[in-house]
Amino acid sequence: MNEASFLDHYDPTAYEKPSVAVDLVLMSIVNGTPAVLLVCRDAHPFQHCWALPGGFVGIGEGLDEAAHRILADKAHMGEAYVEQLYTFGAVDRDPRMRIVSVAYFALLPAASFTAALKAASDLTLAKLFVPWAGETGGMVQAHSADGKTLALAFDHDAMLGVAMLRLRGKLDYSALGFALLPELFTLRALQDVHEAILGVRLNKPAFRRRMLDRGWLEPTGERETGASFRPAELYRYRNPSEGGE
Amino acid sequence: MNEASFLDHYDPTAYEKPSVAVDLVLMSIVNGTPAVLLVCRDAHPFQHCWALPGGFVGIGEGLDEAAHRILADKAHMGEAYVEQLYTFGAVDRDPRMRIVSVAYFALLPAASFTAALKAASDLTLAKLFVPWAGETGGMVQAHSADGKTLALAFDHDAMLGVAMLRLRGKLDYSALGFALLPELFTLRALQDVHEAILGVRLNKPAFRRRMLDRGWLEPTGERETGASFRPAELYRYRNPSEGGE
DNA sequence: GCAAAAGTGTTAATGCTACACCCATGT
DNA sequence: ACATGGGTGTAGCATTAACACTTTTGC
Repeated sequence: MNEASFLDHYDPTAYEKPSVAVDLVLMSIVNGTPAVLLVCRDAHPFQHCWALPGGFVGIGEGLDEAAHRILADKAHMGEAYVEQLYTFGAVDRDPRMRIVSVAYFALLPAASFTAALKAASDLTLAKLFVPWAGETGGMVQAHSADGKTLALAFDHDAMLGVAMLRLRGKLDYSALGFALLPELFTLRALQDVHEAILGVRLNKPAFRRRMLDRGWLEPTGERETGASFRPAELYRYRNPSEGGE
Repeated sequence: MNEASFLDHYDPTAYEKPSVAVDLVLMSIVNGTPAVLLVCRDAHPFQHCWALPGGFVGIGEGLDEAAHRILADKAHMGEAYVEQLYTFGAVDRDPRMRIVSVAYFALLPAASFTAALKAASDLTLAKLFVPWAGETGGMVQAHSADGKTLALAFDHDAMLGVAMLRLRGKLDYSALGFALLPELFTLRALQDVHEAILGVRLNKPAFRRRMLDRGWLEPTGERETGASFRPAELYRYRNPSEGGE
């Protein structure tokens, strides 16, 4: 049997298949606190509950492609750092039917959220409360603006936990932190981001030197304005592998 | 519309779905070299090519469950450390049809492979050649016993690359290395495993102390036998969180 | 000039590397 | 006795944490 005749005989409908979905954990640091974008579900199940933006993967669409489509359509966001997180496939994770969901997380500067929140009324920006400090992660709680704990649909709280764990784990050996800041930023802002994610205070001189020695920061010569004290220098992230001077 | 009536109206067959599969990267360290279990495909596509053991996920079966089933049925293995790796979902990764594959990797002591290789004739144990040394991973080559490079089916070489990257990354802050050794082992054997994975020689006293200071090793008092030199003490891995004395 | 935060220097502690040495076993 | 690898002690090096200090701006 050659390959062509094999393909003729292959029957993709022989077995019942799960549906494949993508869910996005869109994170940022807002006022020194980790935050996530949630959408209010208007349909069953979990109607009127908060959930991560997500959707089904089309038959002619790659997983990363689907993640970017949902980022644009459901979350009204443009470019962002996007990375696959983990795939959730418990049989009972959706009461309707069998759905395997590939969780992605995306990191954005806080300013990117304000436009999206104005564009769609069913979105909210929930603050994250992370009770655990070290590497081994537990659950993460999403809080609304008035401090109430939000109940999330499906297993989306587990997705938040995995996202937070990944973020903490990769923060200090990857360029992940820069995705949460605007193009130009001060070293203090970068330190604030790290402190918000790790949940600990860091030593200022040590942090400065660690970051500068890494060679990822390019001083712009420009200064921050508007403060009533000495203005900090603005830096830009530069990928160390490309663009060597 | 209440939830019950919603479920009545929901039509899971409205859209064409991808198939969902699980592929396993079964790794071990054999004679100081990373090795992976491959199966010879007897069907199109990639007939007579080597591939990772894998299979479709049943409609009533969780992803982890499917991984363990394939571990038992296709690889003839029992208990093992199993961890989800990454999900591959490019549209053209399988010429037959759209298949989203969740890659898992499992770590086993070398002795577990000999029984499996005897039980099934379509299995082989390929040595891995890892050309890159640092954190940023490239491709990994699977070599047969006579040193020839094996061409792998689908995107399975990419799966091998991700597995090797994960293994290297987690080796020295997790208990992952112990899954590659039998229950009782010497510190030298543990060091050999680390050196094989990292691809570098390690300093003996430093390695000993790092491992012992971590508190994961329990000395058994027993000694290795059969060597013509001073017999090494046998240790056992003990999970630090549970089972405190 | 004063307050506040940016930015820099110096010291202390920590962890790791490297080397040297002793120990136990089979031949 | 000797060769071989297991096991331990000590000194040197590098990295990092901690503290004190100087600099620059607005009021």
